[in-house]
Amino acid sequence: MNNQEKLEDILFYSLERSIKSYRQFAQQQLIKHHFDITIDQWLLLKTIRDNPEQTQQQIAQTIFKDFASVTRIVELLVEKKYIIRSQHPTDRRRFKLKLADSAEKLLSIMQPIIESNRKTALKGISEQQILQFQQVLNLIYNNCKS
Amino acid sequence: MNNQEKLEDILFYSLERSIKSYRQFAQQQLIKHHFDITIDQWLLLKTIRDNPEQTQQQIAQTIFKDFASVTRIVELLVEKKYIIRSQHPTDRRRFKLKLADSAEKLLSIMQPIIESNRKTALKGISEQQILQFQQVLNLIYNNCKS
DNA sequence: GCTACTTTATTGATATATCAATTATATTTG
DNA sequence: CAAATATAATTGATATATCAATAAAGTAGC
Repeated sequence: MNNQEKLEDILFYSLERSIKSYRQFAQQQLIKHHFDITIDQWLLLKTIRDNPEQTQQQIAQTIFKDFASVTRIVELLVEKKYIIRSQHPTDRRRFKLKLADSAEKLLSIMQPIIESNRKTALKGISEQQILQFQQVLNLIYNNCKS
Repeated sequence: MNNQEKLEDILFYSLERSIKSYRQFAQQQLIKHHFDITIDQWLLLKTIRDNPEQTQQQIAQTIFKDFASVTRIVELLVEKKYIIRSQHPTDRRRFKLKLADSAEKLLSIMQPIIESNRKTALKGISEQQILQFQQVLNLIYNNCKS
């Protein structure tokens, strides 16, 4: 009668634990350097810079978030004046989202910190291990996506 | 002037993507089988069953959640009558948390679904790959934990 | 036994996740 | 063209994450 599996043996428990510790660590680094945005807000800014023509729904797909979350994160970034939101020229349902200069600058000065965070998190892990790790991640993703 | 790294190349992007697709898949399976709790609520019930003597703070550490989140999840589970909360016999700051019979039963009937979810998510991934994967997860965790 | 400190839990505020419902606009189709 | 359908975004409700402040009870040192 032992269905009392141990948490530590559960792969997805380790997965949650690792991603959470990374997120906390990375967010703390941002705070320590006095950046006034969250990791998620950073990701959204980056996505808009990479491809300013996306609809919010496309952005949501790209950064793997809900439409509603994107709406709210955009809202916050418009308030913080990192995003300029204007009417889309041809489709009145949409908005044109553009990074403000302040956001371009912010992304630039954040970049070294972001890279250093990743480096710290992956310390002692070989290229080879990382490649295999990423393969497994992709397999899991493909097994679970709807 | 190319600091426009591609999202798909970022390991932690893949990590987020995989864990989110797994969580969504697993939660959908619970809904499909008409279970009325979330994955997180399940995890908390399981932890209490494994070790009923834990304080809420210890539970939080175990399942890698914030104290405040544990308070609120416990609240919901008490409302749903899956947890019986009573005064701790010797320490009046604490509560004694006990699974209701209904929760024991729920955990039992959920177990096969949970296991099948994991199996689906890990389909086509060898034991060997999983072990190495878990090693990398632990390295990341240790690199990031404070 | 009093004071300072620590521990346990709750609460409030804000950010994000998810689902469902709604609004406005565009597109398709008969 | 009008009606049906699809798309883009928002909003509301509930769950969870995080930080800070608070309250209550326990413990240690004097």
